[in-house]
Amino acid sequence: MTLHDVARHAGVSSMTVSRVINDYAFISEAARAKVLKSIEELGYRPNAVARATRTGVAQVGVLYSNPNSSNLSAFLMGAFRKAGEIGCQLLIEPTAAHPTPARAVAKLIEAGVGAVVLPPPLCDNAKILKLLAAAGVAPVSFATARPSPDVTSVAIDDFEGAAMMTRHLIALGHVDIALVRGDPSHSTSTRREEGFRATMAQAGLAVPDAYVVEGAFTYRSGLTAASQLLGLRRRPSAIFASNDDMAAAVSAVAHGMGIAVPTELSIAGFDDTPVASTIWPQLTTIHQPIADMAATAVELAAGLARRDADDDQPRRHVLAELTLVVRQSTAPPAS
Amino acid sequence: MTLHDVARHAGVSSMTVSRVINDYAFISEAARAKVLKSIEELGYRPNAVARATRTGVAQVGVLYSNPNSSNLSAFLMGAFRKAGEIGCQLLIEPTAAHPTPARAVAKLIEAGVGAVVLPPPLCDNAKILKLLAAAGVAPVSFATARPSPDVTSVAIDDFEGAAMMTRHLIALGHVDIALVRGDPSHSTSTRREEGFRATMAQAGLAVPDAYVVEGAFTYRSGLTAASQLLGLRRRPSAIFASNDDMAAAVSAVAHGMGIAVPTELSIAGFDDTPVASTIWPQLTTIHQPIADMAATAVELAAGLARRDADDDQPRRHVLAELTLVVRQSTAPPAS
DNA sequence: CTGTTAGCGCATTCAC
DNA sequence: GTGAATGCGCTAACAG
Repeated sequence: MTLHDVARHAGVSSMTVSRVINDYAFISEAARAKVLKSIEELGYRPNAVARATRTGVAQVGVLYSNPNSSNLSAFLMGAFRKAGEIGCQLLIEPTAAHPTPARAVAKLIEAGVGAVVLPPPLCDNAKILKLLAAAGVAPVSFATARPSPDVTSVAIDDFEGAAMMTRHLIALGHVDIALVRGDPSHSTSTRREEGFRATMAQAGLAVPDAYVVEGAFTYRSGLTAASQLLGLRRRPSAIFASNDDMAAAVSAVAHGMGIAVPTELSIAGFDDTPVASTIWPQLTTIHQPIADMAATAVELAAGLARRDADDDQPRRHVLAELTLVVRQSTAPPAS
Repeated sequence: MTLHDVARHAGVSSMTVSRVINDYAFISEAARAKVLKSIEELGYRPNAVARATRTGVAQVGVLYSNPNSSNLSAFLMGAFRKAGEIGCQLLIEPTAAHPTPARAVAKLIEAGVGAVVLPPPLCDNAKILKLLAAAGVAPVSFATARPSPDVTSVAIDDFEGAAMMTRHLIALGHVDIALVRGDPSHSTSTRREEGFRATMAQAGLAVPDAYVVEGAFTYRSGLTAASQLLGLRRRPSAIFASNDDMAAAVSAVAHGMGIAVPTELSIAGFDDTPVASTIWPQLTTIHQPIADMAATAVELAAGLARRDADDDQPRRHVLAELTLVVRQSTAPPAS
């Protein structure tokens, strides 16, 4: 099943078919329709490998900082799936393997990538962006809370996600809601906090200073935060942790103190990583379609990697859809 | 930098270079040496994409059952890395997306894969193996504890891994060691139990029936198991859980009961999944090089996918190396 | 043992 | 608008 089979079937030349496939502008509607119909009837799928021999393989680099991130597998799934589809080569580079993130970037540049996907916190790193720009390598920032207008990005609306969860908690009847913040160096942390605070304010609910505690997106930091919060004289009836790892830690501490979840304490997470459905009770959390987002990021990156020097085309900014996943860790407050 | 450049540099034809690259047997040592030298000097790297146009892309399927498995990301990393290197196409198929595993296999077969990588428990499933055989698709079993001699496999020695951990616990001075078993339908569970029991017996240590409790490799099952074990009049001083998820659950329950880890209770896991270094205290566990193993599995599978019908060549069985990773969850017993 | 010929499936180039 | 020729980098199949 090749281009030529389709061409013969449609009664045109292979070039016309090729043009239709590649969305070439100047084709008569008649020819395009015939070709499309033949493609449909024959079930033709373009051969990405063969195509790559002519166009050259678009190489796109993927940097990642946290090898244990629970999102990593979903991220890789999506990224590799898309890479396979469009026939581009992915170079995965763990920054942890290098003394500095800049060295990791340098390695990717030397390898000849045309674009790089940058998850947080790298995507907010001006130095790295500068390095990339100097080498003429296009960046695609992934999951930043504050996408720069100059940089193509795929992200979620962290503010809105936090707001959704806060609304859920409020709707359940909670009034004393505490927040465990994320790593302050990630832009997502502040956006999530803002979403939380804005929603609380809008509902006319106060947020005492003691109810907002520092965290670092790690399980361990969640342990500390939870001890602080649950040791308070006036304990919150719900704790919203800025990610699932910290929520899991809150859950463990609550267990340890003999506080029943969710009857005595509601716990909410964010991200819907595997741990959310691993622990018990399973966490109510905000789901982001990481695999799809990764696929989109790779697609955009591959596009940028191809056209060498069209610097002045508009940057694209994709916002992925969030969903509130209600599981067993949240319920109406006790009283 | 192509084959021809190398050929010219070495003063031979491109075919000779091609043959050297592909380890063709009948080449004079003189020619081979010249070519190798030129490749070295020119820094030539074969173009996997171009190669694939001639040989056809070896398609290898990967089935997986548990989308949340913490090992998944390491597995995918290794698998995709190798696939990219050797230019083969990976078709990932989650069995969960199908009513039965058999349907997932059927889909892969229809897609035209030449070989399939089968993680547990699928690799021990005779029905699936039969299906594959009927379609002439080669299986590669991944991480089975009981590799069938007829099936190419990449695995670890579960017995030895469990023995290593048990020896570590004994060396620390523990005598009352309990085991949380894994899912009885996985062959790894029984091999790990056997390794544990054999080592205990060898050290002259008794294993009371109450010290071996059922688990299912899930966090939740670990919760139940831990409650059982820690509720015992004579509490074990160390608990060896058959995987990290269950060990994490044991840790949470211990926290909940106010039992200090590791001073009052040592906890050991198996697999070295991300959760092991996420929770606190971090888990002592057995590390298996999942990414390397996955890469090997894909390589073997791609080889099998290529040669269509050489059924009678010997099956390869690769055993990966295990390492004991000592972290903070184990220590000498209290008394 | 080694070289020649002939494409793989597609896209670029330049005709028409 | 459309098509014919040409070659990407590599390797099967054949000749030597």
